Amino acid sequence: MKNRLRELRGELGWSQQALADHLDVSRQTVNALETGKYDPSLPLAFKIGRLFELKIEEIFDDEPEA
Amino acid sequence: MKNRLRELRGELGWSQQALADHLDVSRQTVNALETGKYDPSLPLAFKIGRLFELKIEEIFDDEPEA
DNA sequence: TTTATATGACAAGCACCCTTTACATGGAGA
DNA sequence: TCTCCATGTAAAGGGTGCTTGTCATATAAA
Repeated sequence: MKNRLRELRGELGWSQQALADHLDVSRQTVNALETGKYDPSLPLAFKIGRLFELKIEEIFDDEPEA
Repeated sequence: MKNRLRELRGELGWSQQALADHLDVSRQTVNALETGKYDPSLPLAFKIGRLFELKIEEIFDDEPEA
């Protein structure tokens, strides 16, 4: 599933470590999400949505493009 | 995490099996979600949202109640 | 050059998501 | 009663989410 994590993190000028701290996950988890290794759990997706003040659907794209 | 699956399924008058078929998961998975055994994966949460035409946040409640 | 920060990646381990198979119960209807 | 459907639950197994620890590389600064 595609996501806008890297883009959103960039807007804040945060490092992966800083984002990880705010989400209470490891830096490796943030890195894995950004590089598309796997999708977050639903609770983590909620945390991400709250942090960026966006709906989950505005951050993650479940539909394979076109 | 709380969810409105049983309520939404009830509105359609569907059995757990019927909902499971529409979501491409097993009946046991639907039952586990409704009885709060575990949360769905993010892709399954997206499927559920699309099926009911609701945002994920309108179906699942991440916040422990007040 | 040396040091520090940022990122990418890998492995091992644990817990969770979802499966299939199976069994038990309750209600509706023949 | 007998049968069927709906629901709840359990166990075993595979795949995934997340952890800690570690290593490698690149960039920037002193």
